Amino acid sequence: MKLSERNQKVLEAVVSGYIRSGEPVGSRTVSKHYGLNVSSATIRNIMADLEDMGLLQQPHTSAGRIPTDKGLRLYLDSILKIRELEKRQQALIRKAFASGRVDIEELLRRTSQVLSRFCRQAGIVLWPRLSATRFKHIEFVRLRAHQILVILITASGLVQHTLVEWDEDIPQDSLDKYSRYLNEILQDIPLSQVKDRILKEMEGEKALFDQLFTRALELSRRALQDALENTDVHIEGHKHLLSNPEFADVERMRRILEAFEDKSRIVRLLDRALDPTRQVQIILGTESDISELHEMSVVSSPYGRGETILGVLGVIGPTRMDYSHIIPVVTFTASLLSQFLEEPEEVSSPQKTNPS
Amino acid sequence: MKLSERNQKVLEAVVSGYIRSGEPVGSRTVSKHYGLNVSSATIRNIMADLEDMGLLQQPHTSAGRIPTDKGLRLYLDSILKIRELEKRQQALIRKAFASGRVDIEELLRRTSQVLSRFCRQAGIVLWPRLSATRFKHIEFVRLRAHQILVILITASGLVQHTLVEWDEDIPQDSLDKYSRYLNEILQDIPLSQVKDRILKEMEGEKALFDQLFTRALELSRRALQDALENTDVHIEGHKHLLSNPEFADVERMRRILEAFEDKSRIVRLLDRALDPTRQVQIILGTESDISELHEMSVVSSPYGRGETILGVLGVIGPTRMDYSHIIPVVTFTASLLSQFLEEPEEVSSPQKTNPS
DNA sequence: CATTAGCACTCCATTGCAGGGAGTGCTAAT
DNA sequence: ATTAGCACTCCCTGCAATGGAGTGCTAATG
Repeated sequence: MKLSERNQKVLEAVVSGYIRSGEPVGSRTVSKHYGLNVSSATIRNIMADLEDMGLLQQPHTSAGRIPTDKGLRLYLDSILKIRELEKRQQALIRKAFASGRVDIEELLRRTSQVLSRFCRQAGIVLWPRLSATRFKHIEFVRLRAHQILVILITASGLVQHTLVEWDEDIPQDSLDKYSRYLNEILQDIPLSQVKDRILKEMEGEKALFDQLFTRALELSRRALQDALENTDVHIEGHKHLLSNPEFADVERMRRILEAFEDKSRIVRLLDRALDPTRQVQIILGTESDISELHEMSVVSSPYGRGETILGVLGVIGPTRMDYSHIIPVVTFTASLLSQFLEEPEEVSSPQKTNPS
Repeated sequence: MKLSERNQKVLEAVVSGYIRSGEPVGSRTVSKHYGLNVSSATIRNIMADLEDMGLLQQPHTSAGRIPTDKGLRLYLDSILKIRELEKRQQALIRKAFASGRVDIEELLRRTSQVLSRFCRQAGIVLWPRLSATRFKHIEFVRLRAHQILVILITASGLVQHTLVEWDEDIPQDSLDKYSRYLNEILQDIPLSQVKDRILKEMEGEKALFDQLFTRALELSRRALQDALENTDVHIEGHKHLLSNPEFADVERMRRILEAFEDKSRIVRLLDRALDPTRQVQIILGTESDISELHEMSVVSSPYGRGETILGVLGVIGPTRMDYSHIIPVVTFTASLLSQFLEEPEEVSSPQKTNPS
């Protein structure tokens, strides 16, 4: 779709007017406030054209125009110029992160807070895919007969635990032996490869070692499977959604909250943004396959360590969002988080030893 | 406050009518549908009396009456007869819990789901106070120089972790030694006493052992402090709140969500229910000191293992709730959860070893 | 030939008003 | 003490009128 310069300007005017006010934008407003030196009649003609192209729509005859999703898409893809986030904002966000020691989970929670606060929408953080991080430590704790708590720690400091039921009652010292063994052979292996490694080990050891160790391997295999499967996602700042006029209707809001509850669908939606070639990914209402979210849109960006993408973060809000503000916030936050994950020393402010 | 039999009946009628419909209840309705064989005029007189006593109120002249918080309180305390939850409901709740293996955290999450689903309000679960559980296992993992991840596991299977900054760089094998040492001396000690125990140990060991071990103690002390301080609370099922007509006004809902964000205040509110002498505690709107929650009320009940109370669970919703249904659900859920914590074998259904 | 002024028209939101309904308080009768 | 009856109050609903915002079309213009 190719638009003349002027048509682009009109589209831009309608989009930004609509984003600002939430109301349909009329021809008069466009001609007066957006510096196109043409009369409202001309604008009307152009608008009619844009409507024919499916970029604008009228809620009813004799109302102004609002952009369709298609129009918004065009606007985002080829009209909107994304600038860097202002230094002032950058500083504020940095400040929101700086304080106290933080482990990675706290860091991620804080990230979703930052997103929701600075975008005034709901913030979303998809937790690091475990498969992308490296093995650090595993520990087995015998909670009671037949119940073993397996704790897995990744190099990034994520702690994941699973309860495993086991037919036999394994005493704690055997478990300790297992974990020592596993910590040795698995050290720093990417979690995605751990499974293979374990399988290979199982082959080899069968003959050599005591059967105990194959138990260790089986235990960890089970726990790992569990850990790799569930991806966690945090959504924060629902309250901001409420202050959007589009949610004056409670029923709509209820449906959205309901959609949020099904994390797995949200995860699948965000997975799209794992594409490393794009820095920012925007999914507009009808482009998502979650029908409850048809009036919402998601701005997201991957974060990671160096080359590897760990997860995705972003913002969800009504289609009518201030993208020109939100996109820079999201990308900046993503890069900041990535940076923290790279050199965590910067995150955790020096904490004095302070025994009381 | 002492009411005549008949006045009680009228109060009851107004309360239950209001709870059912959400609308002011008129004298006619009361005289017709609640089996008092008196005319509406008599009811009007009684209602006027009850209003003088501050138990009822009129939204405006020529409207019916609704109960005040004081009236509701009286109703709850001396009129409402709490029955046991019907067997059918009990079975449904049991069923909602039964499935798959569960560690304690999953169990608690599921509890809040159950509460919200069966009460059609927001479910709240205050996580077990660590001080009430026993030490099971501690583990130190050197994430990188100067950063040690301390993982604490309680006997109930709760996993708590904290990042500790340390001046020196302690190698992992020393850390392993520490944890073995601590796991030995602290085994099964109630967490509330661990701190004292550590301090005592520090005294004694100073002379005997290598200085390394005092480091171990200091490390664990710090981590423990952190762990004991933060009490977690889960709120689930916000969506149910939205379907109450009192939240047609979005602004109100927004304020409530905002209040939910400040977990510490919620925790303080629920702490009131830790009173072991009462099985169920109800805090009506104006009785809480959180002004945003003045139109909400909380029905809560402590749960625990045997005699010791671990935490609190309950439901939060508009003052106008169906207490006669919700109270049994809350108490039943509390007793069920307590029972699971007692004999966890019942929770975790037998899981077949199923290596694939 | 693109642009624009002008005009009739449409649709929506707001306002004011009337009528009906639900409920009350009071009074007088039982 | 209870109740029937009545006048009164207040709210909610529907309806019509009004004004405003915006459009599409047509004819005039440079």
